Amino acid sequence: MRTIIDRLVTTTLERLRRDGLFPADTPLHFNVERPRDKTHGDFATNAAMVLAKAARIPPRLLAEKIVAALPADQADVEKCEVAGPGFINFFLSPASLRTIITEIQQLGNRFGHSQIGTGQRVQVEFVSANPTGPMHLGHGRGAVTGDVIARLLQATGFQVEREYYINDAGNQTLQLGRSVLVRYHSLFGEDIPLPDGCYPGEYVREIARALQKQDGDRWLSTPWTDTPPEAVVTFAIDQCLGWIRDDLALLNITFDTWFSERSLHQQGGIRHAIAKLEEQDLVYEGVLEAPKGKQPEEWEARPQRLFRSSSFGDEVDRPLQKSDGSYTYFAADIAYHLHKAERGFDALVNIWGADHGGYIKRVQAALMALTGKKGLLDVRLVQMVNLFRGGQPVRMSKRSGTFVTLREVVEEAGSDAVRFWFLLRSAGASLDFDLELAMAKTNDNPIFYVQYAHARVHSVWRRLQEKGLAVEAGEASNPQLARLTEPAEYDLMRLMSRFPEVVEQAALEKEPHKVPYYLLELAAAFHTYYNGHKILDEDADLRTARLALIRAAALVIANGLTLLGVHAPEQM
RNA sequence: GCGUCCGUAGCUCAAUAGGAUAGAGCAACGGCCUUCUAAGCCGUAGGCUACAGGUUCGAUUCCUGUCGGGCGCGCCA
Repeated sequence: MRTIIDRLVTTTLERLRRDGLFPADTPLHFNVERPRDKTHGDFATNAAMVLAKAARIPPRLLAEKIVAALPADQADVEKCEVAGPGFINFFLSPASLRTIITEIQQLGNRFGHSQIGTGQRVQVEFVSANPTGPMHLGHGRGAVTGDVIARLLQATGFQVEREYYINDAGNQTLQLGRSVLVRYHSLFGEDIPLPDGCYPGEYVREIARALQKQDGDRWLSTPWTDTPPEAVVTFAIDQCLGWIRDDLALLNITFDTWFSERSLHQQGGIRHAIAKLEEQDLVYEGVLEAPKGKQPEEWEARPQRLFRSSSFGDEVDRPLQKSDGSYTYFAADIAYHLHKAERGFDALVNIWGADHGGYIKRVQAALMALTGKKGLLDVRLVQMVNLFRGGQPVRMSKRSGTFVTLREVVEEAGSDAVRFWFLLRSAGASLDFDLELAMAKTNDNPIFYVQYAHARVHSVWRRLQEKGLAVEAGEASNPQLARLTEPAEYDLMRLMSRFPEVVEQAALEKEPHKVPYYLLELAAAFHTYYNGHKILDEDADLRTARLALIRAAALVIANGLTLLGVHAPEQM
């Protein structure tokens, strides 16, 4: 629909340009947008305001000229008028508005999908929680956000690959192995206080018990003070990954690729990446200065191997190797992202926790240096989640053991509620999740509001069948649809026709929260309509038309919820 | 100190790539069920968009600065 207006304006402007209203080299850039206020029509363009300077006449006057030059025989446009500082507002004809119902009928669950991303491969990397323990709420939010961004990109035609990066090579995995070994020894009667840096959670004992079950006393001869054996470390990681997989499955989230950092080391990926940087003379031995604000006493200058990230937009150069010669996490990250780039993706999307925000510039710098492409990697930060119950904050602390896991919350509130709530804020804003509210069956719980709208439509449908009228309620004909003339009916049609635009925008901007907000709007419009109008009217044609309208609405709601990974129940 | 995200109604948050008179929900107040699910609807009230400048036809949105908050800041991941 939007493209119709767009083309209309473009052709008109081109003609005016040929007629000499503006110089022949004037670029015809303008917007066609949905006005916020519906008294401003269905679409508006700012063309006259943008081009007024080139035409050397006031915006409103230019707008008049454009309107006068529009072709008169437009079936879709009922009227257009000049308003405000020079907007041209287009009002669609009723017949044009009604076509959305037929379109939705025909497209079914494909309505809202588009092809704008066709031919482009995008990788979305998300969650990537360290496999050293259970997932918490923040991981869950990142998981849902990444999952829905992936779904949105798929719906808009992108070829999407979902990837989980497993940090199975770092120091913290050794700590996990050591923690398990300590607990394992405890199982055989040794009383060992938990050493510094070890993981205190009960789950560590669980891993130890599983290890005992599998290997018996095989590791008893290994002192817990030693570097933990690789088999123990791997065992522990696999246990944790199993839990993570289970937790994600509860949220209906799966991945195409589980990428192991360890495999990157084994394949020499890090040496490969550093060598590529060295080829460009971007690596050097140097000493970093103490950051401003840091006390000099706390700072000991050390020579390190550094990457010239400051040449690519980072504040300072960053270390690739520790003083003991081993690689930093950053070095592995460079290698990983180079590996991604070498796999030929057209775009990379990372979902990170907000505490990793400081790493965006350096990774982008490395990618720019290695690929020469500037905007290859887009990192979306997800802010933290605060857990509440009935308005009271749930205190969480790893040490005190009052740590609430993602699993506990999903099991209590359900996947639908958790997903919807996580998506109800823009990712950049921190989020309060109230267990009581998320499960409440009241109208202050948005998910019930939306699902209820969907269920209501199906309720009407069931009622229809009880009355034995189902047969006549197939697809509505155009003359029947023409019976839809109520303002509330046009409101619904307008809203529904916006759905593909919402999906497209949410996908391109990677802002999933726009979808639930849209669905709330659509549900509200439906509830208003439902309350004020009888669907199962005595008049068969009107009844058929209204049924077609609300079934279309239900379909759009269902499509939207599907994009969010949330169920659309037919009965509540 | 530097970087980064944020600051919008009493509360929680939106605001379509810079658009017109900044919108919802909750809380408050007043209405609507002999009718398809009242888990709903309608109405009233609530604002110097933290503050000060700048860019332009036009700023909640972009730039600079100030204030206030979250996160981060050489070998942890």
